[in-house]
Amino acid sequence: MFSSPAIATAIATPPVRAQQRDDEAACQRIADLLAQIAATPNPQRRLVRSGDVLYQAGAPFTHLHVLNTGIFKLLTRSADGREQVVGLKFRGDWLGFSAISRGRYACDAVAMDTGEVWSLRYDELLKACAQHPALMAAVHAAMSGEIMRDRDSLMSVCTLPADARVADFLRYWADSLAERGLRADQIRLRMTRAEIGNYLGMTLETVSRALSRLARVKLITFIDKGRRDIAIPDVRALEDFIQRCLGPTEQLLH
Amino acid sequence: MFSSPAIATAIATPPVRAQQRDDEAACQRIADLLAQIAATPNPQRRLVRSGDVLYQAGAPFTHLHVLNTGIFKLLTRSADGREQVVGLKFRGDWLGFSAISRGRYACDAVAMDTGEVWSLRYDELLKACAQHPALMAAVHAAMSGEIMRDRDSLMSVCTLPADARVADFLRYWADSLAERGLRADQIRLRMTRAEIGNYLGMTLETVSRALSRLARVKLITFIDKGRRDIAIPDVRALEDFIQRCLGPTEQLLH
DNA sequence: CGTCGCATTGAAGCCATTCAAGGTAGGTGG
DNA sequence: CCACCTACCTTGAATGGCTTCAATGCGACG
Repeated sequence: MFSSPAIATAIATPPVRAQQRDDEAACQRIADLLAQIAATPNPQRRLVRSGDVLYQAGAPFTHLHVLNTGIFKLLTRSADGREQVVGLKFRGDWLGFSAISRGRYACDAVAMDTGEVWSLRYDELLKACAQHPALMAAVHAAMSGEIMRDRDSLMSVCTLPADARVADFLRYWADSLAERGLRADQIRLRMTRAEIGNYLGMTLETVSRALSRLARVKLITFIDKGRRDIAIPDVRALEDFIQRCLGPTEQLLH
Repeated sequence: MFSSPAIATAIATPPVRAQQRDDEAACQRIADLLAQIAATPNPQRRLVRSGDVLYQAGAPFTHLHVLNTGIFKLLTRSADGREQVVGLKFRGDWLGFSAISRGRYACDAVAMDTGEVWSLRYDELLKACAQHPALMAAVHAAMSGEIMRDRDSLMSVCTLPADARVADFLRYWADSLAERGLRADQIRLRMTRAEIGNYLGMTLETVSRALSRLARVKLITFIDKGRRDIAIPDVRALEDFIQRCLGPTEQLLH
């Protein structure tokens, strides 16, 4: 099956190149999506600044939103009062999908940065979708992608020890930037240690220690004095570290 | 705002009743959905038995599936070999959403019981949706609901100690049955302790101990000798237990 | 009857949390 | 400008919850 020389050559292509090509393709898809949205019936543009709340849990659902620039976090609160960061959103991501089924937003969407959001009335979007299958496909792909991403989060929390979880979080953030054509070797965390810990299911002290350890072995470097800006010299090395954390004693189901 | 006597009376209605009404409504929605699907262009019906694989991760995406009867589990495997149960599916649930964005299934769907699956070609479904907005709404609501459910899982894993997580898992399962009009006070777990533990991010021993503790305080009872069938005399009591696990020292963000 | 898979339970050890102390950056007002 | 405050981060030490390792029990099946 893999014996064809042509295929073997293709596989032998340096993975860095492949990664870069993937990122460029992803970046193009996001640009296409945004162009598509811009051509949609009156997208309502809105500038936001760090801390701005786009919508709150419980508010009636009217609009879906697409992030043109900036970064958002999603926060939920359970009936018994537990709070949880349940997602991060970057350029090209949609916000509000979780509101569709109940007609009310299911979480708070809070800006972590200055940015621009495009909001679309859901009913109008549906009409536009009926006429433009490509738009419909984009919406479905986005929802599908959100489901996949959520599962990745669950897997990370369920299977990785604390250090690897933090490393995986940084990798995810860097990947998200790379896919959007931004430099990924240098990231500005816009969350406190407490928020990161909440997102990853650990305490702020554990996050702090994990970051210190990663810095000690040079997998990351702190750029600023406040230790919020982090350089990742080699993402591949981070990924290797995550795998090493699993240990040789990998237990599988079945 | 809540001073109206009429509203006060409504609120004073026993919560059990309200819960029951919710369940009935949910049950009706599911019945409607299935009727809607049945009216759709050639839904392909298929009987499955425990262990049958509906689709595998990596296989080309062609169909979405709706579960008419039975229970499924979803399994993913990360690039570095970690395995994870990422979801459970009951009557009326859709399978395959996560495949849309990449054109390939992102996980394995494995039957845990005999049941019947209705499969729909995605391209045909889209055409049908364009003509029947209600069908489109149902699809979107289902995807939205899956996103919400995934976040609940994440919250459970991130914020609850082991015992409460197992209790929450049982509560979720019972709720899922109740919403479908099935008796919820008695559930047959179709997963091994290892699978439950994997889904909840803990070891099989911890699951076993948690169940033993829950049984010791009479929150659950084992029905069969194999300890796979579990009775839940009072779901409310389970919920109270989960809250008590949080302890009075609740820490919030901000 | 023996084996295999799954579940339970105990004991020891470890990783993450908890508790506590101290440090740094940034903002405010004197 | 400095003192002060607040919010955040870091680090150490002790505790505890979960995991790991190991032994045993139980039921199904050939």
